[in-house]
Amino acid sequence: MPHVNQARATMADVARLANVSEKSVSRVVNQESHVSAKLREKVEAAIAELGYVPDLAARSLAGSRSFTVSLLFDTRGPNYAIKLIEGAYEACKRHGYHLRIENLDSFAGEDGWLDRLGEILSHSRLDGLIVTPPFSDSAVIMDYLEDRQIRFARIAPFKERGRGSCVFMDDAAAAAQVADFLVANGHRKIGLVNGALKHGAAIARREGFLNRIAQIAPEAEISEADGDFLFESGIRAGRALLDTSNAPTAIFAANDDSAAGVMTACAQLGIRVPDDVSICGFDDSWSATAVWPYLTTIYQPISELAHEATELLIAGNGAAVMNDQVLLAHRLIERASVKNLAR
Amino acid sequence: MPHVNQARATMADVARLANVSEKSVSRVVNQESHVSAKLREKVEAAIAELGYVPDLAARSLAGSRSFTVSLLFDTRGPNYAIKLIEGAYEACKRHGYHLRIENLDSFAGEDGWLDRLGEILSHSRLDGLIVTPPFSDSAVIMDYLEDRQIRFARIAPFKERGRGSCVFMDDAAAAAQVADFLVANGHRKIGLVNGALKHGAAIARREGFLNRIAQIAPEAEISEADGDFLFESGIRAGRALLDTSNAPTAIFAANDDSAAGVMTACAQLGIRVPDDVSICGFDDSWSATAVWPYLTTIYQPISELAHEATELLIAGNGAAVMNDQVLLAHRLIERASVKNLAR
DNA sequence: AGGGTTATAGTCAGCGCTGTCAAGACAGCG
DNA sequence: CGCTGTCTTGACAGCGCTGACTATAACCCT
Repeated sequence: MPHVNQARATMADVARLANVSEKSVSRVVNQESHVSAKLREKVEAAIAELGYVPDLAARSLAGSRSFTVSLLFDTRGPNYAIKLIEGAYEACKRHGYHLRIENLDSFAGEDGWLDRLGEILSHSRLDGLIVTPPFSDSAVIMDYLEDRQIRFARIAPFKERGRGSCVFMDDAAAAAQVADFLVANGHRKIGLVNGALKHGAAIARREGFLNRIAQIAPEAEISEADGDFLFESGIRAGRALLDTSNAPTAIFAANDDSAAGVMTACAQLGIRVPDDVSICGFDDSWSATAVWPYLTTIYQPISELAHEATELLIAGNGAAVMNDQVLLAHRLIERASVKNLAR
Repeated sequence: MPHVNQARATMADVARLANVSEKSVSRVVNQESHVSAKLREKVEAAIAELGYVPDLAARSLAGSRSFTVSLLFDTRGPNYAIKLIEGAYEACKRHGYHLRIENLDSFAGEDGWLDRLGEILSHSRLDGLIVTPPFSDSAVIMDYLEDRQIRFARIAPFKERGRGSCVFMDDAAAAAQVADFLVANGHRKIGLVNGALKHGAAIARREGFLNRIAQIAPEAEISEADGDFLFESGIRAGRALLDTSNAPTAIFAANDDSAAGVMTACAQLGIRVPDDVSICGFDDSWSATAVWPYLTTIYQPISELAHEATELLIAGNGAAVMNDQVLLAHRLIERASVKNLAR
C-alpha cells in the first residue's frame, strides 16, 4: 500500500532548516501573534524552499480545527446544486479548506434527515456545515446542530433568520422588480404562475409581486395559476392562463423551468413570444437560455450565496455562536421574452 | 474553539470495555484476517455499545489510507457534473469513504490543470482520483498521476483505455441504435447534428451512426450540420437542415441540448415535431423533458459510471496499479419526438 | 515427541502537528 | 539595581490510530 503522495516535507524539516523549534514553525503557519519579524522571515524562507504544506490529517488530529466544511444539499435541482457547490468550493479553496459534500435526500423526511446527519457528523470532525434549501428551514435540523454545538450557515432561509448565520437574497423585492418591469413595459393584464406554495421562496415571490402590482397599478388584472416549479406544471399553467378569450399580455412564472413550460404551451397554442405574450422567469438557470426567445429573468446569486456562507463559516471559526445575516443582491436580466407594449 | 463534535468514544475506550488490546480492536475494525470469532464478537459488542466510529484524521495520519477519494470535474455541464457527484457520493457512502470535490476549470489549459492538480494533491493524501471528461483524455494528467503513483479511475475516456481504470459506455453502439430505430421507423432522409468534433464522444457518435446507416440502409440520404453540443448551435443546425426543399424526415442531434435547439428551429420555421420531422437526442439530460414533445434519446448511465469508478478505486485500494475496464450499458428512451412513417 | 509452521493476540513507537507550560529576553519603574 | 510584567521562543506530551515486531497458542509433519 504505497502512500499516494511522495515523501513530503514535514514541520520538523522546516524547523531544522530554519534552525528554530517546531512550535515556532507552527506559530508562523497559523499566523499566531507574538512572533518576531525575523523569525517569521526565516521560517517562511524555509517553507518556500521545501515547498512545505501542512498535513491536514495531523492538524486536525492534534488541534481543534479540521479545515473541512460540509455542504448539506439535495440534488433535485441540478443547476442550483452545482452552483452551490461551485461557490462553496471557491471559498474553501481560497482559505485552504476542504469541502465535503453531503447529498441528502430531501424526500426522506425530517427523521431521515436527522439519521443521515448523525452519521455524517459521527464520521468526522468538521468546522462547520452549510445548510441549503430545503434543509435550511428545518427547525429540527437547527435544533440538532445547536444541540451538538455545530456551527452552521444557512442559505436562503425564510424562517427564524436569527438562528445560525444566514445568507439570502430578497425574493419578494426581486419579484417586485419584475412587477415594475412588466408595468413599465405597458402590461396591465398579467398572469402569475406560482411555485410550490409550501416553499418560502414561492410565497415570497408571489407576495412581492402582488403587493407591488397593487401599489403601482391597482387597475391591473392579475390571473393566477398553480405550479410546482417544474416544466410540466408550466405547460398546464400556461394553457390555463392563455387558452381563454381574455388572455394576459404577460406572464410571470415563479422559476425558469416553469417559464419554459409556459413557452411550450404558447407554441402548442400558436401564440408567439413575445409578440403575443411576454414571459418572465426567475433564477437565471440553465433553461433560461435553452429556450427561444431567451428568457428575461431574475439572476439569483446562488454561487455567491454559497461562497458567502462558506466565508462566514471559515472566518467565524473559533466563535461559539454565529449570527450573521447577509443579504445578497439579485438582478433583472433583460433578454428577449418581454415586449414593450408602448412601442 | 470548541470541538464541533461531542467527546467521542476512542479505540482505547472500546478496548477497555471489551477487555482486549487496542490493536485487536483495530483488527476488527479493519476486517483483518487472523481474528477469532469470539474476539470479534466481544469487540463488536463494545463498539455497538459505545457507538464507536473510528476517527478519520487519526486513521489517515497513522496509516497509509485516507478514506478519501477526490472527484476531478468541471462545471460546464451542470447535469453531467451533478450526476457524477451523486454516483461517486453513493459509492463513497457505502464504504464509509469521503468524497472530496475538485472543481477544475476545463478552459484553463493543460498547464493550468497541472498547477491546480499539484495544489490539490499537496494539501492532503487521498486514496484515489476519479477523473472525468474532458480531463480523462488528457495524457499530461495521466503522466502526472502515474509519476506520483496516484491511483485513478477514468470516466468515459476515448484514448489509451489501457491506462488507469476506465469506466465508459459505448457511444458508437448507442448512436448505431438510434440509426436502427430511425430506419425501423421508416426514415430514409436523415439529418445529423454533430457535436464538437474535437471530443471523442462526438466522433464516436457520428461514426457509429453513419456506419450503421451505411450497413442497414445504404440508400438513405444523410445530411450533416456542424454543432458544438450547445442549444444555440442546435438552432442553427436545425435551420440549415430544415430550411430547404428536400428536408429530412428525422434529425439525430449529438446531445439533448442541441436537439432542443433543433426543436426551437422547428417552432420558428412552423415545422411540427414529430408530425413533420422526428428528432432524437443523446444523454437523457434535464432538457430531454424540458421540451415538448419529450425527447426520444439515449440514456447515458452517468451516475453509474461515477459509482463504478469509485467502487473500483475503493476496492482496488492496496493495488499498486489499476487496470480495469468496465463497459456500462446505455439504453434508448422512447418518448414522443419520433414518428413512425409506416403507420 | 520434537521441530517447524501458522493462527491469534499483544506491545510499543510514532505518524505530523498543536496545546500547555515554562524559560529566557528585555523593557519599564521605583 | 532588582523586581515585575510583557514579549518571544522552546520543550514536551499526546491527539487516535496503525505498522512492525514479539509472544503465545495451536496445529501439522516426520
